[in-house]
Amino acid sequence: MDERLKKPYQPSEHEEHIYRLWEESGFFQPENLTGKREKAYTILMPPPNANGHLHVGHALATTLQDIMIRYRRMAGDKTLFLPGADHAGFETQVVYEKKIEKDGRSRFSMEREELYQEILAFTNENKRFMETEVRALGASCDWSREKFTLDPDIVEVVYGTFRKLFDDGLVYRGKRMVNWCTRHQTSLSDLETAAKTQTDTLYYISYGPLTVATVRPETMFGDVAVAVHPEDTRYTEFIDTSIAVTTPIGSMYLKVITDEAVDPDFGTGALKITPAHDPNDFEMGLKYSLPAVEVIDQYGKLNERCGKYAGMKILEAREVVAKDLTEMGLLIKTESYEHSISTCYKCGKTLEPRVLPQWFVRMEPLAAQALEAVRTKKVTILPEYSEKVFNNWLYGIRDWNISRQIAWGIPIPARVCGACDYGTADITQTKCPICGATLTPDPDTFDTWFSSGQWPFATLGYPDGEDFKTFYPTAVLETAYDILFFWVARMIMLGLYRTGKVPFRHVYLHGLVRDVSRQKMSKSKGNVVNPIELLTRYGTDALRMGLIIGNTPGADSALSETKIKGYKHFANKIWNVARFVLERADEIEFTERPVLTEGDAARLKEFSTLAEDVTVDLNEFRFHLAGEKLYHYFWHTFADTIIEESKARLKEDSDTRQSTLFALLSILTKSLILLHPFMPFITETLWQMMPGKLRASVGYREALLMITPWPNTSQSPLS
RNA sequence: GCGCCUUUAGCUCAGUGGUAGAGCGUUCGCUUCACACGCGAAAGGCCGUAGGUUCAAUCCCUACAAGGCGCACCA
Repeated sequence: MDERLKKPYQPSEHEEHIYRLWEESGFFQPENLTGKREKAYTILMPPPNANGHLHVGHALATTLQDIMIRYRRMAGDKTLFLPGADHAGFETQVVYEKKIEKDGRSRFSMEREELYQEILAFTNENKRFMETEVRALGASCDWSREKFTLDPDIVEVVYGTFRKLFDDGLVYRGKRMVNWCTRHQTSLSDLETAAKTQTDTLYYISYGPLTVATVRPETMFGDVAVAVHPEDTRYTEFIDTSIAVTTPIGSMYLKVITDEAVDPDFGTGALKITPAHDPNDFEMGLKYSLPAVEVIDQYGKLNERCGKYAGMKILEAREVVAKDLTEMGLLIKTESYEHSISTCYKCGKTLEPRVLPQWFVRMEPLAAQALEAVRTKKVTILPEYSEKVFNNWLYGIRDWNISRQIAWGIPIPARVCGACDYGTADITQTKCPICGATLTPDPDTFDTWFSSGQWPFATLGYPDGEDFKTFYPTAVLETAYDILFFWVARMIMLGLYRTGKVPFRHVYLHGLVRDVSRQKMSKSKGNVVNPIELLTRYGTDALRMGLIIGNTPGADSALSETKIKGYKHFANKIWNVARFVLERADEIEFTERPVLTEGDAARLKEFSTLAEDVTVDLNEFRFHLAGEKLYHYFWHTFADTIIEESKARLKEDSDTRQSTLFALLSILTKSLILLHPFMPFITETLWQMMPGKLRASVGYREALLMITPWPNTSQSPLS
């Protein structure tokens, strides 16, 4: 018996060596797998953002993905687990900006190319950490196929999709209202906003003969009309007339228009229209051909149109304007008003609606296909209720702004006209067909989700790559529920659009791992737990078990170190059971199955039932149950009952002894097999410590547990 | 405003149409020849509230309550 078995299991003494053994075996690569392997089974690792270290959520995700892959590899599929890393555009740029701010630097004083190169170096460094950490988690992924979202072949596919969308009329350049972050100096998609409820002052201001109510008096210099409800009899006499409005910087004439959208019961029923700085007003501006007069600049300051207020920040200007209006006797009254505003999801600053020429994806036709795919079960989503959430979001979705004014990202392959807002994806065009001006390259970059939304087919070498033909569509997309819209929905839409097929058949959404007190982990709270510390302390297998047992799809979990510790004890239990059996190995006389006692036959049968059960659970994504059943069986049936009872039988006659030993060895061996997807390190370590002859005597000749066949059950894996 | 989820042992969470489980914790006893990262035993739950369906509900249905989340361009 291996001397190392005599002391408690020390994960750190084995894990690195075992991972190297797997990696060097070449079996992470599907083409090296032995046997027929007709069915491809692919999981793409959601590429971690290469802007920091892995967090516990990655550990949970990687574990779930690796369990599926290891199970399918053992069950005979041609498995590909493809790793990657994400440049994570805006996210990474924000992280990097914060980092250099600490050194007293700012990205706004840097050349764009300089910034790009610095972030690239930063990202490459983080990517290396991340790769080491993914290995430490035991992920059996094919590193030879690793992809980075900025790899030239990925970018080429993304460009192709953009061009196709443009040619199909599904991408258009529009001068429309977008969410602008005055801090980050870029527009954001609707998803990248966070609604915040706050209480502001509602100002009632004299507008000539009328009174309007607004929370933004500082935008009055951009007003182009006043709108009332068409049936509001209070204002009949003013409809379609011009009214003279006095402002602190002079008079202006505004047309009084009517629109059904005006609520007569809100405020005074008269609404000032500022198309350049309010989404509703912008729509109305389009409807009635009103000009959009910009009075606030990209930094959130009032511009030269605002006379003495020019240069003031919005909030400052609001106060001063209100004060001046009061002095002029134009401020009728104020009210306290609770409403919801859009803020930047990263910095929390109030977003300024701005009218900018940007690229938009026309969502409706894409969404319709995605909805259909889910409705017809071409894609299933777990937890089931998230299909409702998915449908809810896609139904009535608005067009997607994919232009970002940041350096760190994939440049948009388009040429744009500075004079008239024309733009084209035909980069050979040099002259604006509208106004004749010279076209210039679009300085913007893509929303990072536009490119990662193409990850499944881009990584596999669409359209002609062998991998694309073999491994697409992928089997399961496993990720956190909080990126269902950002990523999953976009992948389904763009996958269907570009390839005509769904990118994956099943979506498994795990919940967020929160800290012990159920708080969301975040760097600012300082409660982020490093999974590497945990696996160093308890072993990777214990961490994996601690994360997945009791963890159901979609449900958040509180990180429990005591639970992980419990599974470290379990690992030691496995270790000692193996020791018990292997200590008795020299008493073994059989080289194949001896005649079994009735009891031992029953014990093996009981094990088969467990194997069936666990297989069904794995097929149906019930990893939390499969793991718990294995734990329970191994400890409370195998160790507590079978081994305890075997002690007496091992003192009986030779036939009984051989039968008992066979049952023990057989159950141990098969348990290692079933446990392997969950606890790959200790099971493979023991497999390697077990003499090959012993394994062979219970029917297993494979040198590596990783590719040992899964026990035959009546349950065949779902496709 | 619309929608979704959760409510089970002290804590964190599983689970099933026939009156419940795990990890940790608690109590008692054990250095028993695989394991003290252990063994044996025990305490602890009207399975959120009120109705309904059913022979039978913690599990299905309907309200309600509490907590959480997502979506939402009414100034």
